[in-house]
Amino acid sequence: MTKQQLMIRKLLEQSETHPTAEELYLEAKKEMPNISMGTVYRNLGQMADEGTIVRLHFPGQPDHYDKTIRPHDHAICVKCGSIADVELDSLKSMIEKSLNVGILSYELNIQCVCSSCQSKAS
Amino acid sequence: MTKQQLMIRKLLEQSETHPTAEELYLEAKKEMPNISMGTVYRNLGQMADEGTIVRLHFPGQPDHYDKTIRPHDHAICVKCGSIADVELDSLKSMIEKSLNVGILSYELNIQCVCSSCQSKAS
DNA sequence: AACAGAAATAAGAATCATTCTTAAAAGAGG
DNA sequence: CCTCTTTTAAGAATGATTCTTATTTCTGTT
Repeated sequence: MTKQQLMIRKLLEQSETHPTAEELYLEAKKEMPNISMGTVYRNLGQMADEGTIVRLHFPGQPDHYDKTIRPHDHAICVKCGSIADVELDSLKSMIEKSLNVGILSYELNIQCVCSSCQSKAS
Repeated sequence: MTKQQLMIRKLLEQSETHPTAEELYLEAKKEMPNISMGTVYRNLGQMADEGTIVRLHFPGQPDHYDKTIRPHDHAICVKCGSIADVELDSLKSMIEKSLNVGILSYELNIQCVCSSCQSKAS
């Protein structure tokens, strides 16, 4: 647990969104001007492998990172690109029951129009 | 609908798996030796945009393409990497009911151990 | 405090999938 | 055939991510 990792972790913790490695890098640079992209990627990857943070994959976009490790899903707005956490209780067991097979994990990404864009729509 | 596109479509149609652009390119090259990667990518992208094929995203892997456009989900084996189609009826409406919001689409990828690897396991 | 060995870093080169550019080829219509 | 449009092949360019390597930081030991 180096100070670089501590800082990256702190920045992710403070973030209200689901930042990308680059966004975290730019933030980190403000407090530690000569931190490198490689360090950010390496530490994010390591923490994701440990399971202390979560890496999210969205089509055609750089990966995003999530401080919330409790299993949950994500809804991405097709208009503004904002990503919202979504709680779908018992989805895992529902899937397992449907398939009749144990699953290790799953990733569910929902495409929708967020309420903010919905109200703006003409 | 050019002959290149027709061929790419045919190869995907014939495939029993969920090939990547590169795999399709290598196949296509056998019958049309001077087809280019760019053409394969462009046509796959175009067909995916039209909705006549489906583009699939898996973490840390090149995109895969699916001839089956009927909405369905995928289970990827963490041991061998094989990708299986999975039918989870009414998942969309279930999600919509849970969230109380209309959704445009979703992508669900399940991580599991396929039955083949399961039986091989020590 | 000084040193040796181990682990993590910064910097940037390398990689890989994908997209873009451009000049040439193929197609369509008159 | 001749022009106009579309698509292609080839490869350069891009963008996210990983890898390499020399340097720095850390840890434990004397």
